[in-house]
Amino acid sequence: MTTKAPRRSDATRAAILAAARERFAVDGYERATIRAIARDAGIDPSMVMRYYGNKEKLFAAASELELRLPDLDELPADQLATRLVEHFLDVWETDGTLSAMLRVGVTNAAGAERLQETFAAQVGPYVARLCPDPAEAPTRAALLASQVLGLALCRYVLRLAPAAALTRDEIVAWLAPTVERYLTAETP
Amino acid sequence: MTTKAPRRSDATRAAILAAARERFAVDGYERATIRAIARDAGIDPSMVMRYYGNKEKLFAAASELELRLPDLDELPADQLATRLVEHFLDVWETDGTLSAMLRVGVTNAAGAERLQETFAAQVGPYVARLCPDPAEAPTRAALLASQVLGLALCRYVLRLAPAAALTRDEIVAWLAPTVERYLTAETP
DNA sequence: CTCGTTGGTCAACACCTGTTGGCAACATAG
DNA sequence: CTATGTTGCCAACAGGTGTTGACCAACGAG
Repeated sequence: MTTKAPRRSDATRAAILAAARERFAVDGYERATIRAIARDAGIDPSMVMRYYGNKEKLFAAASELELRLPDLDELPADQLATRLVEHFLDVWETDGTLSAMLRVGVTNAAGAERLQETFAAQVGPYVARLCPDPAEAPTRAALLASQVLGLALCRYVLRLAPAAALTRDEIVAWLAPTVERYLTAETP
Repeated sequence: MTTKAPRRSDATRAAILAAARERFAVDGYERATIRAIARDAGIDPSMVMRYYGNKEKLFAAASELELRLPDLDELPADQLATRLVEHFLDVWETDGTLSAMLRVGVTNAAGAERLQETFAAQVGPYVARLCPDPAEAPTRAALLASQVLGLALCRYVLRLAPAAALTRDEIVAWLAPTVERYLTAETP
């Protein structure tokens, strides 16, 4: 049995986690106070400590992220870049976790490490499978990340007006060729 | 006369500003405490308040940035993208101000606004001068920013290993075509 | 020399932070 | 029923924060 008996406090635990994700995403690590998270979850701050130990562990729990990148085998190569860009847009707009990780990663060493882990575990191997020379995979993955995270930074975090004004179709049309080149083009 | 008589305290003012830039760049807004900045500058925290009023104004003073983009007229069009990427790398590596603005912009509304101003005042008009249809300038500037800030984010702020491992030449070779396309290519 | 101005320190303020331990209400097992 | 573990709140701690005002030393003009 992997599933333990459900506890009465599971709802509270989940509420804390949801509130934490939201607060971390909006405020970043330092300004997301345990008191505010507890207030959002409708419970006492001390409960947060009891269930998650301390603030760092709470963040670790709140920043578990499944990117769920699209399956490589069911996708013609010429649509891959387009699908990838669309997928990242979906992840950013659906789940606040990535936003939280980025905000925290910028001001907090543990957050940056967390982002690095997620990236290395999920994007790295993915890129390695589809770029010509596996030895170049880290370089190509870094380029991909720089473009995708950069757009998200401008659009969702900094909310630079012209970046926020772009339509979804514009983004896909402009970024897909870049992503395709970073992943598969010959080294310049 | 635009230059006032030099005051004895000018050195202190400058020391505070330098220490503030460094601290904001390394720690972000919240964790860069006035006490730490004063300690770095070798003076009492209350001096910071006397000279800059409060923490927000200190940040405003510390985040004045001159991008000094390369002159358009003295540059063949086919080298422009390369020069631009090189120039941004120089700015990032020479001056901590951009790093500070990015770190603060991510967790602080005033910081984001500041970054937006700098961007609109210096990058916007620049892009408008060299892209085919001026009406598209904001879009193209946003794309440029997303790629350049994205790389800087991964390399200098998050320090993702593969992004930090890229050589200067690799970055220029990979990014210049992207930048050129964003600035001048036909709308996809 | 005297006196107002400037550059600087010290100690304190009110507030907010993460974190802890004690105590009451409840649920459930025996 | 009692006994025990779970869920929750309350009040407090120790430490750090931005900010303020009183006070002192050096300077420069008259």
